[in-house]
Amino acid sequence: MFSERQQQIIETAIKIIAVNGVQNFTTKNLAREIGISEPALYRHFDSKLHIMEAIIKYFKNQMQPAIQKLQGNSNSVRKIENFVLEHLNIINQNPHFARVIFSEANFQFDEILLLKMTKMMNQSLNKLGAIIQKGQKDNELRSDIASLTISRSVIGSLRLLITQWSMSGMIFDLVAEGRKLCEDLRKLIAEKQFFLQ
Amino acid sequence: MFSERQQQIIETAIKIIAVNGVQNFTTKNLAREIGISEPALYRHFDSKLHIMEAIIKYFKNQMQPAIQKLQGNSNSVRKIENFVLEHLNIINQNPHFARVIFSEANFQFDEILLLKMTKMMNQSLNKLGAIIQKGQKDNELRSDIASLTISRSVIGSLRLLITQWSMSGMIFDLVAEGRKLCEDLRKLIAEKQFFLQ
DNA sequence: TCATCAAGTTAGCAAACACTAACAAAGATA
DNA sequence: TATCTTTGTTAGTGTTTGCTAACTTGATGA
Repeated sequence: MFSERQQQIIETAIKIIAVNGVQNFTTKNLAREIGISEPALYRHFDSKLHIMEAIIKYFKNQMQPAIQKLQGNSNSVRKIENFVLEHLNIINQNPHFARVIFSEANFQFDEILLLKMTKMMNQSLNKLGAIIQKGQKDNELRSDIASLTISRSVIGSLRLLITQWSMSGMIFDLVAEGRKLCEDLRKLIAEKQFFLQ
Repeated sequence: MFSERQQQIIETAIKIIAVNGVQNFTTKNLAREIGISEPALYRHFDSKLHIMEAIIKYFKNQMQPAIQKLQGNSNSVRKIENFVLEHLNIINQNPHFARVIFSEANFQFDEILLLKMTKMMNQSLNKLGAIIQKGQKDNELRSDIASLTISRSVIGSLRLLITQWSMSGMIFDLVAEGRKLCEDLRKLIAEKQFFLQ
């Protein structure tokens, strides 16, 4: 998909955006950080915009394992749990992701780019929504609250946890804290027979 | 605090960032949108950075009513509810806020600016956290889950709802949807005697 | 009446921006 | 061996950036 050099460019771009913001993501900074000249970048990408497009594709690939946790034939509660934990796992291994992937603002300067970002976010949200509805049908999840509220609570608290971890300078153990969150979320949204699973 | 012209500059800046992203927030665009010349901006602010600082101060003032809902002598559940609803109310009246205030990325290019943003966010988070702990002590809120999980669920789902509303082009009724969210959240986090309040 | 002053204007600055032209070197292929 | 392709280089393009200098204008007040 991407050559080694292209991957290096993408990863360095993500790092720059995460640490210094989109406004400091310039071809000059990017080239210097990698250790090549500016025009060399254009041997691997047509333009700066194409690099940003590649970042989104790169995310899609990296986050795939998390979404796959929503498939399979285990129960809904377990699926949601694995979905959340895999998210945290991936972010933990790619700490720079957090400040880029959950900040649509970084891509807001270009309509098409923003559309691709929101599309990606909505896809995983819809898949989670379907699992939650099935879980409610199967009496695994509480049915006295809207499925939308459940997915908003799950994704919302997940995103907030990641944001807080990132903004704090990653001073706490994301995965450990995530496991606690998962346990509590299960208590909140699961029917009682699933509390102790 | 701010002169009329200053307010106009701040509000227009917010609008530009919300609609076209920080990257398109230039002195040229700002001046054109207002209908004055570029140098005229510098009669009211020392620099572009000072305008961004002013945006944060402006937010602080506008969001104050929401935080004040956490004070007073009603019960914790009601306080949290009013806090959430007032947030939605303010955002509903200032639709451009959503994409700026909840996107730390917009201020990431400058360390001091980012610090001020996170400080502001943490202040309201801490105040909410205190109310939640008190609510648990008073047996108004569930005590079998961590207070941090409750505040993350409340703030997380609130922020996600606002983000979704903003990204959808504000096609649904934010306040109505927020009221439903509030009801469901109360069912999730309140002890039973507070379900029907 | 006339100096003061706030708040606008036009013209233009140096630096930074994304990107290109032209050339060089090294490895693969014929 | 000779040529082509890939991937790098240096030098430089026109445009945009945030911001300044110098001038104007209309209201205020001693």
